[in-house]
Amino acid sequence: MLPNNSKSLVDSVKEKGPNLDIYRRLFDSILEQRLAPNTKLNEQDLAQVFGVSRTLIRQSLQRLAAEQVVVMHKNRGAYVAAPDVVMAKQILEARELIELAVVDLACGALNETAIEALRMMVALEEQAFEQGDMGTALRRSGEFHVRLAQAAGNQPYAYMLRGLISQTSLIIAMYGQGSIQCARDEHNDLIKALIVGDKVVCAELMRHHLGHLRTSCDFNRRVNSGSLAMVLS
Amino acid sequence: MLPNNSKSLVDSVKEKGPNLDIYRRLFDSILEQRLAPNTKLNEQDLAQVFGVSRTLIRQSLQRLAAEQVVVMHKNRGAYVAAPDVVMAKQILEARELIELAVVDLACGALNETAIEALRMMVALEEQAFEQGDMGTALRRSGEFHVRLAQAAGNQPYAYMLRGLISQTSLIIAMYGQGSIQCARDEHNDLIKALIVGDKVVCAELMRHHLGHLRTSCDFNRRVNSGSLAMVLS
DNA sequence: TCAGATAAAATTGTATACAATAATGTTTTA
DNA sequence: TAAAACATTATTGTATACAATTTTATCTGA
Repeated sequence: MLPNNSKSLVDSVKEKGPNLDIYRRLFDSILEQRLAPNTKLNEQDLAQVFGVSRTLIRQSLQRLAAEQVVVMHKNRGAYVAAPDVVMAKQILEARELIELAVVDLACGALNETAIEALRMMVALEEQAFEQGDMGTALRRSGEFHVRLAQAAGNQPYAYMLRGLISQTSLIIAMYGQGSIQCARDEHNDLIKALIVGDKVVCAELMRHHLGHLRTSCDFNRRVNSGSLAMVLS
Repeated sequence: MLPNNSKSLVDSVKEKGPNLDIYRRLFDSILEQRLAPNTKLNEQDLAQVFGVSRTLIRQSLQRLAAEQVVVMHKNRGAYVAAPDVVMAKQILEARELIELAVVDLACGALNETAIEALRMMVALEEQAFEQGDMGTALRRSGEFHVRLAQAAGNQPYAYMLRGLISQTSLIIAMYGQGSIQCARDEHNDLIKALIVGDKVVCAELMRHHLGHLRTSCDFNRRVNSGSLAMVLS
């Protein structure tokens, strides 16, 4: 009834290693776009996939719902969230606010360990990209930003940004237009600028980086958060 | 073993009307400081208080945990969160960032309906204050800020701010020093300034308002998020 | 008496059973 | 045939039962 495109719900989720916890695997599946917006998340099916009872599935779904990565309709189940255009723009606006505050904190203030961790993150991102695993690359791209926020040393920033980045993945899934990952060198540029420590440059780089995200979206694309259009496309 | 000060867990929660949903009643109980930081939230007790099974209690606790209003320790249960000093300062910093962005959006952009709703909120807050119900007054004070963010028209701001304000209630409970509610006229001043529409003034008022909050806290007070000190005091 | 070990109780974690609701399919009727 | 009414199935919501773990109490031996 509601879209499930290309891959089955089962395939989309089970492909990963077995022992990560359920919430994380669902979360990653969505961030890697193996579960598209509006996909229905059937509790029984998931329970079978993960080999646990519905109890644990429901816990994960409810947590994801609290994070607005899925939406739950009373008596009708859970669906991968599908932010509409208005919401999408607000999310990107909020993300810019937080990310600029983050670079302001981090600029010239990162220790060697943090820098190395960030570089590692970029390397992992590029590795996934080169292997053609765009889903993982996208997720790691987001993780880079969260790690940066953590390194900046303000937990609420990191926490809020994590949520906004999840939403961004959904936005890209819905409105994205190809050329998104191309801007991934910008992460390395950003690291360099953060080391140098010029706040104006850092802010400008971040703004530019997020600008790429915006321009790679076509918000005119009808995406019908409602329901059935996805099956047609 | 962990603190439960003055009121019993039962009393702290059941005093309210019967049919609000469980999550909201727990949430409000914490925000109104009827449940102090570090208070253990026993599932069975709560189930009995609310007249439901542990299933629903757990759902609420897990949602509160996702919002960081309570913390859950594996196999050891749920406790009202108790942000330490470092976290407290980060939360106030984050809150300032969001709130300034909110007033920037709202400044000169509120319609008549929104303004009236905000005035109503302030009235309710003052009413609770005059009735000596400081808990409710505090909660409504927070609600004013959330409503303002909603009126400003950016949902993520409102959502994030709601979380930060919950945390603020906990911070006040732990580090607050009396004179907090005294600054409540500032809400009315802020409304006036928002109508006039001078962004510099609005920002300054907000900064000042949040500054009051900071100065009304004594972060040297040892509060030992760990555990047992509260029983001694 | 006190530390450690052991047993009992209480509490949380997970699975299952059942109830309530929604979705689907079939029959009836105009 | 089409639409309404009904029955059937599937799915979610809640309570209960049981397992795992922790906490508390009791016992033991130096």
